[in-house]
Amino acid sequence: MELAEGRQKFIEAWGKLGSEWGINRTMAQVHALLLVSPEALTTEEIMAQLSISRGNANMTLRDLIGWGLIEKQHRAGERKEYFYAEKDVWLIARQVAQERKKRELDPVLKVLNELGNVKGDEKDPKYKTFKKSVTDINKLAKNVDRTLTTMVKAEESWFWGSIFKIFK
Amino acid sequence: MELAEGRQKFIEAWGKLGSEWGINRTMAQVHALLLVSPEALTTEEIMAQLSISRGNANMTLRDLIGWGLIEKQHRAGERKEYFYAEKDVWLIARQVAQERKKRELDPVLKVLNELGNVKGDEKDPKYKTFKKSVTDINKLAKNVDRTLTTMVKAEESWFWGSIFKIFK
DNA sequence: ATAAACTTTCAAAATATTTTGAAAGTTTAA
DNA sequence: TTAAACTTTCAAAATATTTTGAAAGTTTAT
Repeated sequence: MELAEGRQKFIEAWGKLGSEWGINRTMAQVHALLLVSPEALTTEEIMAQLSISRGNANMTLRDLIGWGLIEKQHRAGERKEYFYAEKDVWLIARQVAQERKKRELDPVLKVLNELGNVKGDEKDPKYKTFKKSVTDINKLAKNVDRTLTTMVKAEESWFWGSIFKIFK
Repeated sequence: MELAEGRQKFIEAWGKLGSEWGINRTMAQVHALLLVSPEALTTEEIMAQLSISRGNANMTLRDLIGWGLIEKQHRAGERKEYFYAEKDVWLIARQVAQERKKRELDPVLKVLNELGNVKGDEKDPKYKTFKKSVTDINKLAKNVDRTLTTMVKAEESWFWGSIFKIFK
């Protein structure tokens, strides 16, 4: 397979995976494009390569910066802004884990904790089932939370090394 | 907080989390409703409790069965079908992990492996950057894959126990 | 101060996803 | 049979999300 075709396939696959996991397809594609670009790109280049509008490119790039996945670069003597993606995949994974934890898991944990205070009759099957499901999900979510927190702080080789030492 | 309010909050929170993670909001809500229901429910009851149409309920319930999260139950002398949710949260988590791995991660791993065969000039920065990103993502994805495979086979207490023994 | 170069905004349009509900299909009891 | 009870289907409608692009805004050089 040729490089150009490979790049295209990569961008498509990344976009598809993103959309299946609740991340805007275009955002994932712009990120993929920057990941395979050795040099920083301008908005114009990104628009052209992915056939997207200026507005879409601008918003998407802003979001990616908000996720901590890309950065703006300036070049001496030039007005244009260039965008460059962090290439360290473990750093990217940790960044995504951290952001999603903050935006999505933490709010749910908050609700689950509140739901621990729901009062009711211990004899009532409805109450018992509610309690059990909420408590069990809360425990699971806390374990996931704790693991993500560890991951976000960890070195890649240490993290996987530790995991596979046990999961051999 | 009262039970009725708690149930409502739980269903909403679960629906929101689902939609953020690429799972249809209604599907997550129906699942949440069944999770807090001690008894199996009929389509009619689910339609009423969540104010959704018959068609929507039917499709959603079919999907949930496809995910292995609920089952149909029949009662002697009754024509109606009842739906009951598995309540073991660890089993649910493993089931979801297994399905999403199969539907989403495995296809991407296949593409990433194919992209390992892309030919090019080792001196070309474009080629080098492409190779590095694809290779690194592939390694990460394989580690995730391996961890999920272990998780899907594991007992809950063993799994978390092992993780936290190291991540203390 | 002006204007060219560039970026941002956001209402409207396009697209994608979800939901509806009536009709068609199926099963069971009599 | 037949008809009541129940389930499934799917085209159309509703809703939600994404994208567009022209206008407004900003920055810089002169």
